[in-house]
Amino acid sequence: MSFQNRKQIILKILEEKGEAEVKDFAQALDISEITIRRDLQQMATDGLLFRTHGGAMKLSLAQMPFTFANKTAVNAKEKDKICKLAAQQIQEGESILMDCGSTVFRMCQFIKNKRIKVITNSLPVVYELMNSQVSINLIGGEIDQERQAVHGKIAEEHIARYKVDKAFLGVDGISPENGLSAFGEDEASITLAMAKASAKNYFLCDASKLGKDKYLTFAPITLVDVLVTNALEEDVVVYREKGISVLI
Amino acid sequence: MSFQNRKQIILKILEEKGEAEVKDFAQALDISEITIRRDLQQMATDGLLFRTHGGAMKLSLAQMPFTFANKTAVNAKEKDKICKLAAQQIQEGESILMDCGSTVFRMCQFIKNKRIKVITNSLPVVYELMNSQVSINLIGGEIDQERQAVHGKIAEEHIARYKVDKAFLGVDGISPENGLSAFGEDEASITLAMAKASAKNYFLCDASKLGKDKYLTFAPITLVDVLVTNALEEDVVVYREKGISVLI
DNA sequence: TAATTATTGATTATTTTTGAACAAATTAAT
DNA sequence: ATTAATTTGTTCAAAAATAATCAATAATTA
Repeated sequence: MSFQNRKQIILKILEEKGEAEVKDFAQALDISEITIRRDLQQMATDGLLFRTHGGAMKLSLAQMPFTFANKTAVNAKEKDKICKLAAQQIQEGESILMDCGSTVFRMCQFIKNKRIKVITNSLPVVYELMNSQVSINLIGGEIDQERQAVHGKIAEEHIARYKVDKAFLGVDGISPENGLSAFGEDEASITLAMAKASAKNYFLCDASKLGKDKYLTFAPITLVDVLVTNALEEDVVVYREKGISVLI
Repeated sequence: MSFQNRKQIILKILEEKGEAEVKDFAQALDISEITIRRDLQQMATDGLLFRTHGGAMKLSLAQMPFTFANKTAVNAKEKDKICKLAAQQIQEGESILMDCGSTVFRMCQFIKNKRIKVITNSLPVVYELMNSQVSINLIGGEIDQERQAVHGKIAEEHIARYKVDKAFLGVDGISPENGLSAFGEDEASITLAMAKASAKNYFLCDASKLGKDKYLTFAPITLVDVLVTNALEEDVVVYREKGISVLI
């Protein structure tokens, strides 16, 4: 078995387990540990994995060209719950839009094995869904290096050409009175464009964003079809009263 | 059995199994291993498969997520020379197009600190130029997971909306008689679209591609404004005679 | 038909890969 | 903090694979 071949399997193991020990690799590949170490070393210098004492980790979420790491660290578990819930709403064969928020990004792990079409402006999403079952359509336009996403007028026009079943979006603030708000104009207009191109709009908001208004309010609360959150039941009744279905 | 014949069968075996050893090929074709090695070597330089120690792999399996930045790249040093030369042609403030070839990708390291605008359909290029001086415009459309690039009709339309100073392109084959050729239709049409959107077209071709015709010839040699290569002076006179300026 | 060229196969030399043994470094435990 | 255990780095030898060289065969051409 060649090195390239082992490389495949090593990456596959890491993809599944997240991390593994030298022993595990050696056993799975039926090869000596010293060889595994050499493989891991080279793959680490090639930037394919993160070498640990006694084994290796995959470095997709942790430290890659894309580092949502800092953001994702906060409330990671809570966000994952929201994302799992959201992902369950997606049927095989559907087309969905995903925006460039850190919460929405965490949906990737739950949709990898679905046969769906994802349209997105988020580079981390693209990276995460690469080599998965998902067929990806990337929105074109100017790249915002800070947000690691595509934005701008061209991007919005691109979005307008499509019509999808569901859009999964994040916002910086949401309140029953003033609707949706964001920190930047670009984010707001992309979110609006995506919402227009979708039959049903899902907004993923952890409890910290509920009832808050941020820098720029850009859309009425009626834009929301479904609110997916981890808030308490008592905090979402106001949204239910406005005709929004809420998933907790 | 002729080489052409064996080539077909080798590719078929790889298509089915993904990878195989020299022994397997030798057995399947009932021919000596040394001959198989020679076949594989030539096919590898033609870019039809990936050579491993002891056998060969399908190209798509060999290229892993966003790491054809790799050092394993064939002729990396020679390609770097070509790229350095090409990068020197770019002035501050210009807009350029870059396609998704592995040679063009290697230009990234030489343009990181220029204040220019890059339009590209290559994800590795985007990642490489992320967090650099360069302002990036990503072409939108369907993602080709194998080539790690955007392609398709939407992508071509996106390209058509722009007009840039220079385009840096790669092809799989180039000959004075038949012009430019590629392995796939998608690659060819993207290359054409880029060439149309650019005032001046630079083609980056290492010596192994000169004088070769591949699967699909898609454009006359007149599409080339500048040929950047590492070939010998005597091998490029024919191109100079056709009015193409050649950089060596 | 003879001469030339290209292709194939065999042999040998070189390189690459692998595994083992031991020293050095790192982690864990007392 | 010091010792024990584990992991890693280094060196070396064996095995496998490849490259290089040369002879033999097949194909082509004059």
